[in-house]
Amino acid sequence: MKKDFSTLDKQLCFAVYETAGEFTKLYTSVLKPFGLTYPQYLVLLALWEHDRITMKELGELVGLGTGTLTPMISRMQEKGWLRKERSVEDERNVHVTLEKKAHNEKNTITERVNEEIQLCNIALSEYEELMARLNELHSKLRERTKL
Amino acid sequence: MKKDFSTLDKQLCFAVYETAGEFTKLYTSVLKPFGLTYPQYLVLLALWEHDRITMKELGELVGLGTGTLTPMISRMQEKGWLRKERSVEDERNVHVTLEKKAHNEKNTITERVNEEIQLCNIALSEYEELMARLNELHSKLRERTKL
DNA sequence: CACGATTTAATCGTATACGATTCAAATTAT
DNA sequence: ATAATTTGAATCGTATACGATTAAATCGTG
Repeated sequence: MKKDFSTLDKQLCFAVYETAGEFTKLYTSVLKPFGLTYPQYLVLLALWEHDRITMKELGELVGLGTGTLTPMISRMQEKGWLRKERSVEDERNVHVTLEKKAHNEKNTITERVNEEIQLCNIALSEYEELMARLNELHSKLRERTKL
Repeated sequence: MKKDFSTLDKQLCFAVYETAGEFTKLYTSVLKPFGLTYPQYLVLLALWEHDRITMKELGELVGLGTGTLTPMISRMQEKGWLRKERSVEDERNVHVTLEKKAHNEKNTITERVNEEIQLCNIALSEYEELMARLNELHSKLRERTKL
């Protein structure tokens, strides 16, 4: 009984680790021509939905802390995807706003990504099933942290 | 139709990314007292099963390239978990062998990890379902790469 | 046997990640 | 209103990651 769980733990942590790695590689290859990395693309996805938000809000949306986000957003600013502006009302906040480049290339990028995903022949049901399981695990992992 | 897939893509890439992150954090907190990181633990798991293998073989087992593995294994050597030895028969190969410390602490570490995982209350069936889906995705991602 | 092709590690450059610390601005409490 | 606390970003130190390049050893074929 205990042994079963132990073996599953091992298999699961490898499965999550390696699948995430492969996933990253797929996105990396597709995004490279646009000069984007996978995490940067996630930031764009978040901002395409909610433009002009603070670093803190953005961090919560993509699940990243300031230590990772600050230098990453600066790099994206240098490349012209967005700009950072210190808030006037509350100078602790920094608003992140998309530049024209990000709006203009949105369709091209997302279509190219979807094109590549289609090549994997993943059925709709598979998607939904996997996502449901991941979210289940995700919420249980976060619950535990709060104890 | 296309829209459905596009939305799912977005959700799935976030789900994979964030779940992997939470997973890493859980392991990180458990492993920190032992002076281990999550990827280093995966290396130990691989070596506990197959001791004395080459860097290349180890890289295949954990899904990491030499650029990541070389410095990581060196750090683990400095901490006394293992040692690197240039092969005599074929000097291109470097064998990685576990030190006593790794054997001695094996049970303590794995038991502590399992203890923490149990706290998440993940049912056996959930494990199996999730893992099956992850492996499905994993193999489809790798298939695509080979085209 | 020689020499080009291949294999295996190491190294380099760039980009994440995260916890801890620092610092300035804003809010709260006295 | 000023001190104490809290908050939001930036910074620092350490450890991954990965593709590309380099270097050394071995192999394969003429």
